[in-house]
Amino acid sequence: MKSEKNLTSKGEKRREAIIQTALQLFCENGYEKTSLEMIIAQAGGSRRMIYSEFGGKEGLLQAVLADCSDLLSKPLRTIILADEAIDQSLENIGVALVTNLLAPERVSFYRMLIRESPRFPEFGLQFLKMGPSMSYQLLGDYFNTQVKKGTLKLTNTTEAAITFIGMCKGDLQLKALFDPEFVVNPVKIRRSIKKTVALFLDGCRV
Amino acid sequence: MKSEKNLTSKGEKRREAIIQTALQLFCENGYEKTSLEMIIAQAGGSRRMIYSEFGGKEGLLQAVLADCSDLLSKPLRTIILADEAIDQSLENIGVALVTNLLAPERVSFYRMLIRESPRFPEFGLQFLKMGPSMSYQLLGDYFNTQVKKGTLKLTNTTEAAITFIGMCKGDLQLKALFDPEFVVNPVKIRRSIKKTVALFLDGCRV
DNA sequence: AAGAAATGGTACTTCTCAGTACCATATAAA
DNA sequence: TTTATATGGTACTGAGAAGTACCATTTCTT
Repeated sequence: MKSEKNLTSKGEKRREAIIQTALQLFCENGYEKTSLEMIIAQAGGSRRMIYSEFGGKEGLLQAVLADCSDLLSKPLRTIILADEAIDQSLENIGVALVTNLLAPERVSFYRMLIRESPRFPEFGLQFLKMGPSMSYQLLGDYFNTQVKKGTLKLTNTTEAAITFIGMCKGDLQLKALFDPEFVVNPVKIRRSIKKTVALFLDGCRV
Repeated sequence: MKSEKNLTSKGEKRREAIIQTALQLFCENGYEKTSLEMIIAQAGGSRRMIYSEFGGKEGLLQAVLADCSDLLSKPLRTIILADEAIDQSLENIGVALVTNLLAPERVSFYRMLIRESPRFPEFGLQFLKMGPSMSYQLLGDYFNTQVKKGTLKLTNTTEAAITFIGMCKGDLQLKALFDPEFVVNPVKIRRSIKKTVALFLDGCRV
């Protein structure tokens, strides 16, 4: 009854603390270079607890990745497809997507996922499904309504969504991954997305 | 004289063998998970040799990365910007770029670079410069000539090159990284690039 | 409040692997 | 051919960290 509730709540809290700390340290140092000691030192708890709760370091990583998959789809859903002019809508979508993409914690999570995905392919796939595919879906749906409204001409809206997002990304993700001095500049991003939207809508053929 | 020549040639051969094997194993298993034993077992030589030649495991990694940087720019230069119709040229460029990008050895090198770039930022930057930036440069130059010829209207050709390459990539790199079952399908790629080129040139506004 | 269960912390074991030392051998120079 | 140098291979050392065992302590149950 109450006891069970408390136990669960407390156990959940500890579990959450471990997972969050592990996520942070795994992202910062990588899975291999993060020892259980480091996690305990920061989050509290004990080795014993990690083993009884997660079954070991690998189980902890799985718990971390599973936990993150939920978070991935969250920011995407917040992209509101308001009923504005299409240029403005696309600009907002692009800015939101890219900003989300370049958030430092997102970049380091992406890096960790790349590091560990050969060992845990299922999480790579889950990421694809919960993350990128979700945006393609959402944006594709938007394109669909625009096509029906007669404002856009597209043969495959999902494909177009993938292309548009690729345009928006440009080389930013690459820079975020490889240039330690790279800093996000919201003004530049918006300016760049503006051009991208124009190109997407009107092309560049004379 | 002859002795020196032979020595060099022999030493160079051994050095090359070590570097190539190390590259392969680092890409397959990651740097951490590749022991010197594994490298020696496959390439011959000895621990002693690695230490005298490279100064240690980390030195070997640096040698490997330095060696690869040369290779990166090679395939890019082979993209011939023939004097065809612009649609055709862009299609060929896109296909060449994407095909190069998705080659398995390229993907695993990319993965390794992401893994190790926090530790060796200079190699990440070198990769950016020798790899992607080179393509942007080449394609940007091509766009420039087209703008001057009056076939394209673009305000910033380098930016447009980045955008175009982003369009071509779409979600393919993502899939290559996270979907173990992903296989390159040249026919599909060309079909997709065709559409991309059309969109790039003419947009999708009604 | 007393007993039971879960938890924290410490110490120990085991394993992997980089780095080093050393010896034997192959190769080059005289 | 003899001497010197470089190389291959083996064995050792030490560090780091995962996993386990155990005891003390806190927390929950009754």
